Amino acid sequence: MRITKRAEYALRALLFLAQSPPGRLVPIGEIAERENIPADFLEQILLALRRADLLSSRRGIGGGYKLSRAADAIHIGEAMRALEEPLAPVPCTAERSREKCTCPDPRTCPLRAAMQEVADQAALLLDRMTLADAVARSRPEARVSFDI
Amino acid sequence: MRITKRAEYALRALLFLAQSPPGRLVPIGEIAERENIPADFLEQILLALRRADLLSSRRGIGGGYKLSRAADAIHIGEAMRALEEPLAPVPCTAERSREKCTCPDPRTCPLRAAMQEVADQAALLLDRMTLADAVARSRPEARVSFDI
DNA sequence: GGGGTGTTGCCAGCGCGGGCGCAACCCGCC
DNA sequence: GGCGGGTTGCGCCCGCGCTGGCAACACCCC
Repeated sequence: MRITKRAEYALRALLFLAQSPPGRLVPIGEIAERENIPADFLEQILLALRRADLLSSRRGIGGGYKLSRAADAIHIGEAMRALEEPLAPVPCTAERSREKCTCPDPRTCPLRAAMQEVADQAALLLDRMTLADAVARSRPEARVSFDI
Repeated sequence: MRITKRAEYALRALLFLAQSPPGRLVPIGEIAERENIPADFLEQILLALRRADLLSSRRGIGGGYKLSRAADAIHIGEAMRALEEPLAPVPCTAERSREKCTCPDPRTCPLRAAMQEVADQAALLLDRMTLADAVARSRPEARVSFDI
């Protein structure tokens, strides 16, 4: 039940940009280095995100990428859908396209029954959570920073 | 966030056996045909399940596979772990082996923070649900069978 | 202020490796 | 001897990552 590397890198990049100063343009190389992502591969991923209107970019010196919206207005689930990353563990449980299901009868498929709940919960969670939420959640030390 | 074909086929086979009369030995060919699974590939999957003591088998005429335990004593999550199918969306969120994480600092990784909850919920759900549960859940028509 | 130059994003295509599926053969049981 | 599981090995395909060339933008220099 893994997401693809492509989706993982995309989310890492989005979350990195969410942690940068809002308007700042961040070049690919910086994201790649800080997040340990192969730069050339990251390029085409960011391009896809730009085409999905999640990022905007500028070329040349001082160029780079930035979020096209505020970090609290971009949902994790939305990003994954933009990447055509399936949220469903098995094709049966896909929400929209009713993908071809290998089981003889989808209505009585026990695997579908088992996985549907997992898929629903994951989709609900990921569609509610924004980039800003994830960043905030990753910083428990903000509360205990006085202890250090 | 898909499970591998290998895991999908394994679960289909287990659930098919869970729907068969408890002690009956079911040959590979029958499972493959009914569940639309390539028979030769299914073979090595069932072998792995046998080695994990989830199935038992007998060769020769009248041979085949059966569950080594009752259907309500085998959990979906248990089967997936036996197949070395990761339950975690990203390596960071893996429970046991603390796999190598590509992020610079796992403690402050926003992706990990975002996915941890998804992983936990999925693991909880799959570790509670037995094969028997999934089969029962796939039969809402048991209630409306009188309508037909 | 116009062209040169370097920086950075934009785009197409290719090669590797592992998951997936297939085939052939061996071995135990009736 | 035949049925059916056990085992090994190979070919295909797709995710992954890389390469190379192109286009825009900023800056500099004359």
